[in-house]
Amino acid sequence: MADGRLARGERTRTAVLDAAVSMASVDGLEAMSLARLAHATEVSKSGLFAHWPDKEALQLAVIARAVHIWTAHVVTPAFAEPRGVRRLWALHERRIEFYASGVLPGGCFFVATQAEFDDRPGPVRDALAAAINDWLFLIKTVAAQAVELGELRPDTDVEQVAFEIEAHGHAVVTFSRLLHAEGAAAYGRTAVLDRLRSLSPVPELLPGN
Amino acid sequence: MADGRLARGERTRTAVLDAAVSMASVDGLEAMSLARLAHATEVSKSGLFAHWPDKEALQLAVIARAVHIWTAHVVTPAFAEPRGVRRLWALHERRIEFYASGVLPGGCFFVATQAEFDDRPGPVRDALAAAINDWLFLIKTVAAQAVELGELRPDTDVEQVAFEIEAHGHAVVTFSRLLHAEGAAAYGRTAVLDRLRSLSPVPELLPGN
DNA sequence: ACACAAAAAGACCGATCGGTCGGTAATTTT
DNA sequence: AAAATTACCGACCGATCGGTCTTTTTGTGT
Repeated sequence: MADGRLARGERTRTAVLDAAVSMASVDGLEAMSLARLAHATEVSKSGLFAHWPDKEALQLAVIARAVHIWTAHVVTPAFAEPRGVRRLWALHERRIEFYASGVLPGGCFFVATQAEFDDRPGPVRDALAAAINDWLFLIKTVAAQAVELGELRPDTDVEQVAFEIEAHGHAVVTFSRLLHAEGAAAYGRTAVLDRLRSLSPVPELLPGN
Repeated sequence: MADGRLARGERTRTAVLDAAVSMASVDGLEAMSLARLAHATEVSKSGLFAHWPDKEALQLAVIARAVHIWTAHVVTPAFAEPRGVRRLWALHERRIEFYASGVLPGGCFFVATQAEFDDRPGPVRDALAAAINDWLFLIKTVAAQAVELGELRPDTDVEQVAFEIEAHGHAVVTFSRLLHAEGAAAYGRTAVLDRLRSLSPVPELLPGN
């Protein structure tokens, strides 16, 4: 299946999506205009419509691409850690490193878009909610494994833990971006690390203070 | 000089600003168009320009109005509590109640706008950052008073505490809005309450679990 | 009744928005 | 070699964007 046309189309398609994820991490998914996206990728505006029927379809594709990037940079590396509290911590740690790495010029695609769509019903909002729900489910699952392994106290409320980890991860972006609080990453690390250590019968599995 | 014309102008001015705060809590400050705002307030679009020279000036006025609403609904009631950890908790509790009260259709003006402007330099971003910094400074100040009163452990890092409280308050909005997690408010309360109780030598000052 | 000033309306402008259309060059299938 | 498919472009469309200009309405002192 070495189709030159399909290969070329696939190349520009992913190039556009990558640029769109970057652009949306700065401006949001709706504020990203097709003309600017086309100009940034050196494609004509009508060329975009050759790949996606309308803006909404492109936005959905952008979300899928953002999930892929997130998985590659955060989830997969964290799963190199053994199951349990170390993997749970790695998820948070990798996330903060991802923000600091500057892969996305806006810091985080999901932080930039979820406030934009939380009151705007439709497929785009549903896709964003599903992506974030998947992320939360992942945290809960890993936390539940840590409980099973005896690395978190048996009475741990994994829903509560997932809420707090997500809250602190999100806050790292908003603090370091809008305010120029350079200590945001440290606060976000300390908050979750202290919490997990206090919940764990084996805190020595986690990095020291 | 009790001029009825000035009174009329003042009336429409605050009416427009109130509507704008509501609209911006849903759509954001930039996505809020002047035509829609004018239509919602039954004012002509050019009537808006009679009160503010351009959109940016109106946005700045809207921010000031949003701060005023926030102060009236959250800060002032919380200051009815005595200084110390009870007042600190009241700030968080009042905030969550404000979100649940439905005063703003979008939940929170600042949550809706800060991701929109965190990468967009200019006076509007500066004003938003200043407003949120004021709020954080307030939390830190009240927390420091709690330390002085011996209601929080003397080694408490008030910067860290402010980060965590703000993170959890913010997360209550995003969780209850985008996802339809109805338990968001409970998670946000529990997270801060447990944290403050663990930091306080006199946890009986705080409500029970 | 009058002049005056503030508030508000209406018509209009250039730019940009998402989106459509007809067409072309290149590649693959038949 | 013809036919079909794919990638992509430039021109253009109606709607809406923020903003300007001129005019009308409305309330106030004399």
